[in-house]
Amino acid sequence: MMSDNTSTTGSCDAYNPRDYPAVAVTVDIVVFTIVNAELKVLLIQRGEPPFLGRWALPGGFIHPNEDLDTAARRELAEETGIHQAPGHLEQFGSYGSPERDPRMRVVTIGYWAIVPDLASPAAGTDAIHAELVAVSEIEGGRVRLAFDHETILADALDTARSRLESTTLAAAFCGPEFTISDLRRVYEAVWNTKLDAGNFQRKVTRSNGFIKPVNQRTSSGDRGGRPASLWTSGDAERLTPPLNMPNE
Amino acid sequence: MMSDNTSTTGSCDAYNPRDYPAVAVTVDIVVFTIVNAELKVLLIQRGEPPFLGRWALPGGFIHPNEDLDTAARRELAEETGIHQAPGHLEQFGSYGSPERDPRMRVVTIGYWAIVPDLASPAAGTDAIHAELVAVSEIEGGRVRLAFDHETILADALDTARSRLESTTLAAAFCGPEFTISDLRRVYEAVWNTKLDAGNFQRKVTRSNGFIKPVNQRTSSGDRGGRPASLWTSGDAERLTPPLNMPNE
DNA sequence: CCAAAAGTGTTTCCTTTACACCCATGC
DNA sequence: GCATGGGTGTAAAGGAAACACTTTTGG
Repeated sequence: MMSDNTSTTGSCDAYNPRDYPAVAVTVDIVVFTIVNAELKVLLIQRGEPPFLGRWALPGGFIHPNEDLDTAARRELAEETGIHQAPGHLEQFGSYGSPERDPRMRVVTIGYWAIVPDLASPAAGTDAIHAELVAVSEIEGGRVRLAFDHETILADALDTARSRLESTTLAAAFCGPEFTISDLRRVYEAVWNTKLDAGNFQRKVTRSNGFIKPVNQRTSSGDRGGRPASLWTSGDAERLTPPLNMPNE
Repeated sequence: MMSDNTSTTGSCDAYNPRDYPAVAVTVDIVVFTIVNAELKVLLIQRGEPPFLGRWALPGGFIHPNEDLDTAARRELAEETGIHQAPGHLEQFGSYGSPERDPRMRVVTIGYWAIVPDLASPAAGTDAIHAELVAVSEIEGGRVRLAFDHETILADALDTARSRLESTTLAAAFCGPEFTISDLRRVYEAVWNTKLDAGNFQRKVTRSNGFIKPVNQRTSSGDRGGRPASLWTSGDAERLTPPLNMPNE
């Protein structure tokens, strides 16, 4: 058994690997994107037990000489076939219940990513069956996930939703140029609400460093309407004042 | 080497422990408390290399059959001698750079805790040299920490500071009964600012479920002054509207 | 009396919200 | 013309910030 003062970081004795169980460390990645004004998450259908056939988050083991962010970036590319750099990639929590994987002790670090509207068909469906699933299907309980991935996804959603309030990350869901309505539809999809278009317009244009004008206009959509101005991401990362999610 | 589809959670082959390096998983705990209106963090002085004599965060390995929260709670008790339950204990990030511990690969899960004003002398100084160090000493660079613990502490501070804005956690720094000025001094210590006493009073008493009256008064302090009413924590966890940190 | 801390009132400013209304396009 | 979406104006309501003022204690 270990004594009270055995630790790598506090006062400690030498570490002997045989004293400790094999712990595997993985990263699991919650990739969000928006398709047709609906928030989707990228999932992989499992090919063997446990949870054969169930949907699961992409992820995998960390390699010997990479840090956690690098592992997340690598797994995102390898497991999903998305080779474009994500618009955002960030840690949000760790999961280490002894029962979370029946095969062995696995501690996983949860990451969430934003990938701008990838052309509808889920990216590299080479060998792996990856698909974009509507978040509402999972929150509504109509699609079930493997392991504790429903908990992990719920935490990622909480994080993403609150990060949109105080950061400029919403723009990462859009392409390099976008209209203010595009941006508003990002908020509406992630928060699952409707926002007042006029107030949103003012709020976003007055916010310092959120978006910059490109001095171009879109052509009108199929059903008419005034052409919108195009904008691009500004330099700010924080949104001051914040854009608050409606209360209920 | 591992193949692209090796994973515990995506589509995967069987896991073979020999394919992976020994990874140790630890929890490191940032314990905050307030002494004399100053924010302090509990540190342990290291007894052997590396970083002999330097201050470090308490922490240690996770055990085979406990989850991460349990490990954090256990290490808090074992390493610091604090046997009272913390007022709050929460994860805030993970750290896994391959170079972060020169002896071996260690991934650590960062936790931050609030312990209400423990009688000034640092708790159980049985075998271990644990002390409360002013956060300002570390942020000012006058006290240096071992490993990447300065980064970890900085992240814990960011988390704690922003959590006070939108949650009722500030009350966890106080004892079971406290005055509104006590509570204000928590905000002032954590945010390192001065707040208007009158506005704070109103804000906190009008906020729903933050604090409840106890219908008692303190005796005046040594230097006179009107006796304050006593309050206790309410049922709410979230603060609506939030109490925003002054801009600069 | 004065100093000190608790607590209330008041005024000013700014943000948010709701919604009316004008603008520029396709059909 | 009409429908549709882009964008501005405006007025009411509410919170935040600054600060004057009252209350209750010790000395």
